[in-house]
Order: sequence, then C-alpha cells, then structure tokens
Amino acid sequence: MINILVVEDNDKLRQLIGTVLTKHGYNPVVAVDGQHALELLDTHYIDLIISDIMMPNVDGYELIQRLREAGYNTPVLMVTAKESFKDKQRGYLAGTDDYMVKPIDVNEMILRVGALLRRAQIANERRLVIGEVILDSDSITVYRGEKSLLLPQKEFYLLYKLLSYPNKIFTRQQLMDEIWGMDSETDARTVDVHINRLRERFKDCPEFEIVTVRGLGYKAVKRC
Amino acid sequence: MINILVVEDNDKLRQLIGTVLTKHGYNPVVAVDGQHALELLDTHYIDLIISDIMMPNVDGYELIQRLREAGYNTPVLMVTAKESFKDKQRGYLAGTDDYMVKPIDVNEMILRVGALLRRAQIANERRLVIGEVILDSDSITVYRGEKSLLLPQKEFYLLYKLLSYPNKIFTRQQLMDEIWGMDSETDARTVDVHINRLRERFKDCPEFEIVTVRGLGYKAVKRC
DNA sequence: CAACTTTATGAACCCATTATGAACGGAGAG
DNA sequence: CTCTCCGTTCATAATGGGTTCATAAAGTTG
Repeated sequence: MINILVVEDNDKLRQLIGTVLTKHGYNPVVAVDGQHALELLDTHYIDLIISDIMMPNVDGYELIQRLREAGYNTPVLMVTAKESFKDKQRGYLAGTDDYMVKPIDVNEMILRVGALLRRAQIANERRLVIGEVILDSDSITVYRGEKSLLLPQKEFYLLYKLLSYPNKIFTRQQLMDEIWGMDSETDARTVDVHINRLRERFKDCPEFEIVTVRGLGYKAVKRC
Repeated sequence: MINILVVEDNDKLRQLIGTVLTKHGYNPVVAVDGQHALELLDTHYIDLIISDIMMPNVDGYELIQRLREAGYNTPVLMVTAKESFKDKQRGYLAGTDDYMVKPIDVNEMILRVGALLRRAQIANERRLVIGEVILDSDSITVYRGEKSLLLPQKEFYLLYKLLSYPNKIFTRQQLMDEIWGMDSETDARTVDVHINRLRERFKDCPEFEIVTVRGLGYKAVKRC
C-alpha cells in the first residue's frame, strides 16, 4: 500500500483529493497544515506528499524546507494557486518535484502521482516492505501501521539483512562480515544477543519471524 | 583452470575485475552485456558468472532468467548498485547465488567467488525437484506445495543424498562417509534412526519412499 | 517351524549450541 | 559533567539435534 500525505487546509478539496486517491488504490493520509504534516511524518511512512502552498501555521514552503533538513527525500507534488507564478518558482527551488495549478484536474493529478512514484522508485529503494511492516534504511526506522520505531543501528541492519533474503540462512560470520565489517574482532555470539532483542521487539509481529537453524545460523521467514 | 564470465558494461570496472581474478589464478572471460554473455556461454565452458544488473540490451535479470531457462545452473554473483535494495531482492529471486554491492571490494569479491565455487563443486545442484517436493540445500528446507519444512542437517543431507540418486542403493557406510565424514566414529546404526525419522516425516508423501534393501542398505524410489 | 540375523522403533541420554538476563564500558546528548 | 543508550561480554539456563541403547518386528536360512 502506497501512502500519500495530503496537506491541504481547504476541507472540501482535501476530501476530494483523498477520495480520488483511494479510488486509485492509494492510501491517503491527511493533514490540515504543515505543522500537522510534520507530526504525521514522524509516525507514518509516507511515499509521496501532495501539499498546498498557502496554509496556516507552517506553509508549503516551510514544510518542504524542514522536510529536507530532517533528511527526508520524499517526493513532493505542490499545489499552487493559478495566478501566482512566482510561487511556482519558489516552490521548485525549495525542493519540489512537481507542481499543479488550481483548480486541480484529478486525472492529471493521478498521472503526476504515478510519474513521481515511478521516478522515486529508482532513487528511493532503501526501504523494505513486508505486509504492514516497512523498514526504512534511511532513518533506520521500522514502521508498523500507526507506530514507528527507531531501532539501534546494529539491530536495524541485522533485521534488514535477514528480511532482504527471506528463508536464506545466514551464518553468524556472514552477518558479522556484512554488518560489522569483514575485519571485525567482535565475538560472533554478539549476533545472538541482537537477534534476541529483535525477537523481543517483534514477538507479536505477524509478518515475519527469525528462526534459528541449529549449527548454521539464522534466517527470517515471512508468514503472510 | 576455472573460467569466470564477467558481464559488465563499464570498461574500467570490467578490466579491474578481470585483473584481480587473473591475479588469483582464475581465467576471466569478459562480456559487455547480457546478449554478449549468452553468446559466450554457448561457446565457452563457464564455471561462474559475475554480472552487473544494469546493462544495455539484455540486463542482469534477463540474463539469469534465460540462463536458467536454458538449463544452466552456473552460479551467479550479482553486482548491484549500492542504493538499490529492491534490485537485490529481484536478483535473488531470479536465481542469483550471491551478490555484491558497488563499490566493489575486490577482496570481498575473491572471497565470495571462492565460497560460491566451493559450494558449487560439492553440490552442483542446490535444488532437487521431485514432483511437488523441492529440496533446497541452501536452506536445508523441504518445500511441499505451500508448506515448508526446515529439517535437521543430518536428516536433510541424508534425504538429499538418497534422492539425488533414485534407486541407487547406499550402504550405511557410504552414507556415513559422505554425510558424517570419512573419519566419523559414529555407529553406522545411527543411519537407521535418521531413516526412521525421515520415514515418519514423509510417510504420507506420494512422491517418494525410502526402501530398505536387506543386507545392503537403503535406497529412495520415486513413485511418480 | 525354530534359530538366527537384520532392521524398526521408541525412549533415554548427552552435550554442543543457543537463549537469556545482567553487568560493564564507552560514546554522545543534554 | 552526568546521564542515557547502545554495543559488547559474560555467566548461566534451556534447548534440541544427534547418538546410543533396549526391545520389538521382520526377514532369512536350515
């Protein structure tokens, strides 16, 4: 499911956009202004943002600026009033990926959303999706529905590695080599401890499970 | 002499890989893209393939796919751009044996090449298919339709050995030598116990059966 | 059919491997 | 500087694969 954050203070327009997105198989997450949007970004994994420029509190420009500062490279589709061309320029400079002028043609919107997502796919492949669970290696964060969980580095990469190749058995040494580095002096048993912690964190997770393969190592199995 | 096919469109990188391989006693055969690689495969005996994914004409994915379709089970070491994690997944599913992330660490490459060759040498076929049943020796797992069953090592290799040569009679000693190791002190009767457990596990399996040959040993017979 | 040999099977045991809790040290944030 | 959090190590508990053993069953031979 692709999550699209819709930032728009006009209730009717926001609802319209949401409906259209839903109809095309996207999952809209709505915010009434930039401030609200930034809060949602902390807890939701967002694939794309559709944002108005003129908004109370934090406006579209500031939203993008703060977004990029925080390290997000989420593509943004700006919505701007027809008459203000200056805005468009400014919006581009601030890191917008595309823009639309009001009044919005919903078909055009869907086309642009599709194009942006396609383009982003190439540059934004650092995430892993397993059912409701999303691993985002840019922020070493795991998103699970509403919740987001910032993992310690080692734990994150360990999980990421295992889930990148479901069912593949990794020996401790392989995991050490790939996550700790080839020349690491660390005891391979350290892996066990991290596996243990991951299991504790995700013990109630229906999507996957880390399985011990006695004498060999570990593997992740999906259960969905 | 071990022949390694290097498929890489970047001239400098291809040359670098070739040089390193030569230095380590391998014989590199180079191709600039997948199309070229497929032609070379027809005329050269190739032990292992190192292939980029992004290439003109036939890309890495298609190369592997067509390779497998043509019946080659040559091990493939994929080279993928660092940022593209999806690629790794796709590449893996398509029949890759291992992967490396650019920029390439040549020492790591040599290690992986060695590991792949070793693995391939011992068991050239990593997957055994008997009707609905698939034995995957990478994960010591037996797949039966939707279900998968992770076996204990000894049991798996025992079954794998027997099914690799259907109808061939193995003496206990042969099985001990090949699975337990030549110098194992273990009582040959241990084989019986493992056979017994395998029979219990697969008693309702229509594909094969383990038959006792009194005074000699055991053999697997297919029934499909 | 009786005596003997070989194999099947269930159970118990052993021990290497893994799980787990806790403690320590160090780096980075506040 | 202190405090927190992460990574690591260590000690101990628990697990389960592998083996052995005892007994039952099946097959072979005279």
